[in-house]
Amino acid sequence: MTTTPTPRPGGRSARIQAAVHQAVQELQQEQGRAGLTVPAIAKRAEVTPSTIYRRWGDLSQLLADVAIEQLQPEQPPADTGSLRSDLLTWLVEYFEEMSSAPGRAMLRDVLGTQDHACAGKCDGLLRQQIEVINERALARGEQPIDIGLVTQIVVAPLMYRILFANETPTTQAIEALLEPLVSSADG
Amino acid sequence: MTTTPTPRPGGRSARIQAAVHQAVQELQQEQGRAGLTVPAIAKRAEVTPSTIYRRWGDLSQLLADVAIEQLQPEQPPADTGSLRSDLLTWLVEYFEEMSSAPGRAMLRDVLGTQDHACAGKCDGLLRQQIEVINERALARGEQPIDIGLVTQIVVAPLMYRILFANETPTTQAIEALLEPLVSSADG
DNA sequence: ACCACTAAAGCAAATATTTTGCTTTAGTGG
DNA sequence: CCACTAAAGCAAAATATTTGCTTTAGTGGT
Repeated sequence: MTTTPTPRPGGRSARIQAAVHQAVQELQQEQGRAGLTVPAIAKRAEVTPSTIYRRWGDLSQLLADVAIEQLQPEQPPADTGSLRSDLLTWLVEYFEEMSSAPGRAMLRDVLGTQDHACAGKCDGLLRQQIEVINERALARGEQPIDIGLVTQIVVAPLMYRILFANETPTTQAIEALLEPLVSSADG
Repeated sequence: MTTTPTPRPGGRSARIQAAVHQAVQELQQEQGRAGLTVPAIAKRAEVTPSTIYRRWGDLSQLLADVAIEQLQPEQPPADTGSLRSDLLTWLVEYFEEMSSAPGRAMLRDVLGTQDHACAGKCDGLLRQQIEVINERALARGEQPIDIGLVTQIVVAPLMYRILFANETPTTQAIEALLEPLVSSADG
């Protein structure tokens, strides 16, 4: 039998990671990007800077890591009675978050890092959430929606506007993109 | 009468900027992102590091600036006889560039920087190119295409795949997205 | 419960980078 | 040709990053 599936999942690593992540979030809130330096984060987390450098490589990778954690949904999408409105409600909230200043900072961190897998996780989380909405729809007897189609038709254009046109999508804009996809059931 | 529309457009600024930009491109090619530090760039450009820090602020803003310059098309889109094929040809080339390693690095630089206007320029350049294709179509008597629709239906989904799914769009994928938009004239 | 093992953290010295105050250079308008 | 000034150079100071070595604290075996 092989051992240690993850090298050392023990309590210390986790504790340090939590302390560092929390320090990043606190400093980010208190002083924005300006106060975010590795030494400052290390000090707040009561950790040595070299710990951060050795574990995360550099500031941008640490920030990307924290950003991904923050993207992790705290609650599953709200159940509003139908797939159509679940999806709309969730998308509106998602893009509100993404186009806010902190959301944009998170996107910058995630897209600006070398870490290849990072942006992929972002897409993965989105799909997971839509999956939950789909499962609920299925349980209601509704037809689930093609997740790839949602990202292609709704998510991608909105993300493009946020990233490249510096726009903030309105609820109406989201609705307009979503409508053609859900024009089967509901009202 | 007011004077000096731009503060000091004179030869020195331009010379220094050109030297620094060139130094970035050379080092990037020779050693990838690893060899790209402000001191290294300064040395190659025969310039003082403080010049770079004072003009560009930091490395990421300099890289974003260079990336935007590299995005500047060297030639207008090829004239292939019809709007449909002009557009397809150009888009295939554009996304080939964007999904290559250097293209992805450029996107990271552009999207990862604080400089707000930077990603906007990227969108602006794209629109300009499609505009040229449109004008040529118009001259041929063809119906021009809605640029906003092209970015929404074709560009945004492809960009999303590059950025968030780490995919490399195939010609077929591009064609499939473009087809519904140009299904009026041509063949 | 103890012990040997080792991944990961701490520490501190060595490097590298960024910032800053002041000086010098070189376009610009008169 | 001269006075003016934006921008570059220089060098010292402040910060941040890397690195070799030491210490700490989970892990598995007994």
